[in-house]
Amino acid sequence: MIDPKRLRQSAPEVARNLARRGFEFDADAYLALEERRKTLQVRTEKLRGERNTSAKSIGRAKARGEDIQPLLAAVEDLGANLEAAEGSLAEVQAALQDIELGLPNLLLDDVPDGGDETGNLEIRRWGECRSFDFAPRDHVELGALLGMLDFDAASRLSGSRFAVLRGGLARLQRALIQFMLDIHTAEHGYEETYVPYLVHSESLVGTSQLPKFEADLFRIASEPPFYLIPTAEVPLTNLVREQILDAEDLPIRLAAHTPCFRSEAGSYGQDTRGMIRQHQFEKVELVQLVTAEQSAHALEALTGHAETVLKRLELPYRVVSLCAGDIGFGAAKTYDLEVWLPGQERYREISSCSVYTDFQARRMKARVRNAETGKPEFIHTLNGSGVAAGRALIAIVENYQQPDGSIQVPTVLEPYMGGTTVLAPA
RNA sequence: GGAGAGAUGGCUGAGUGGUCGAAAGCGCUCCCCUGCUAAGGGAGUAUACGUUAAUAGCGUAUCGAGGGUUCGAAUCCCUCUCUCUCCGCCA
Repeated sequence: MIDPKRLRQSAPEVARNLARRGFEFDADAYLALEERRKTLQVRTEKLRGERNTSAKSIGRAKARGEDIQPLLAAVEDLGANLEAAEGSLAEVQAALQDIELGLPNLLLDDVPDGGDETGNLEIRRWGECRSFDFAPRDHVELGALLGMLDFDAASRLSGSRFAVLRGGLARLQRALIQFMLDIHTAEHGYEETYVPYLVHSESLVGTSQLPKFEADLFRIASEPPFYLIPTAEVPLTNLVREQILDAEDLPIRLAAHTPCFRSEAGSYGQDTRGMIRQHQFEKVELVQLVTAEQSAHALEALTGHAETVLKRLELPYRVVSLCAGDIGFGAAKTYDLEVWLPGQERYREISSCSVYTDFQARRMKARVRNAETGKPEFIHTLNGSGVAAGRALIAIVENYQQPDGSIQVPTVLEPYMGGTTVLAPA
């Protein structure tokens, strides 16, 4: 949520910023509604004040044993007036909140211009893309050859956009997850965290998946409904919802491995081959909860933490800064890590690292007490994949393939593979 | 799933219709006193919103959440959530 004060005081400037995303903010309509809110609120609070004053004097009169009938008659229609005023105020407030929850975050100044992913700005590349002296296969072919990646079985169980991993490949995914968590906890200062995979709607409003993107989520038909988490960002970030933290508690760094569930509504026809885009996938997520002063640096650091994983795995990748038109709803700035996939001969997203400034904190009411002023201030939140395990698995399979279709296990994962150094067809 | 108890400020804990945003204690902050230490005295100590130049005043809201009764609700009624205890079941 954008600071309502800022919306009020500099609506045109906000509209210009959001226009960079291609989002149209009708500042005049908002300000008109806001003006109406102010009038109604002043009126309502004045009426409430009158009611409180007279209720007190009635109480006092009664205590003195006086006749309170005349006093009761004097406040006769106060109640009805107040009720009407409260009703109109609630309506306007709800309308304002709808608008506010639907506004994307303000972009940081250094977010590049652009309307879609072609506007994204490459920041750096790392690693050599391996040159093959044979025709490289993609992960679907390799998985089938190994007998360890079974989409037919998955579709019999659950339909499309699911995968069944077997044997060495299933273990390789587990190894990857362990490896990533070990790096982040032992070297990058994150606390390993286990969290619920089902959350209620308030949490999703907090991290800004709701109310706007309900179609992307799986909802459990309970009362009230649960949602399957689309990313561990949701439970990890919401850990501090409605909290006022001490300044010395920050920064908080949290890491978790969870499955992620996405309905992928509207992605028909995209990435239908293979396990690039699934309803269910495994991910190690990094979340940082920081002060406003720490947040710019924290984004660079967090991105670096995700990069470390790819470097250790010796997977070539590049870092791109998402442009205004491609950046997510709640993010103020995002770096995507894209890993090289020989099977597709292109870089594909494997991690997305974002700073949300106070956008999520405001929705969650997550604050920190300023050490000097003693006043609560909204924290800044960041998150990034560190990294997506399913896509990392694909990247390893495709980058480490041998002419005979076997897969060499990356050196750093060997300790997690129980002595297996090569995945070979049975 | 069944039965019962509970939810009040940073913490403990009073408060069953009327100057209650809330006693008291603890903690914390500032000041005073005290030749060290210990003790003592005084003042202050929630959050959000509105108004405002203002982190000054003033107003409004908040005693788990939502609704109701009433001139007036922490207090009465209804619904829900959560916590605890016991029973059952279970990985």
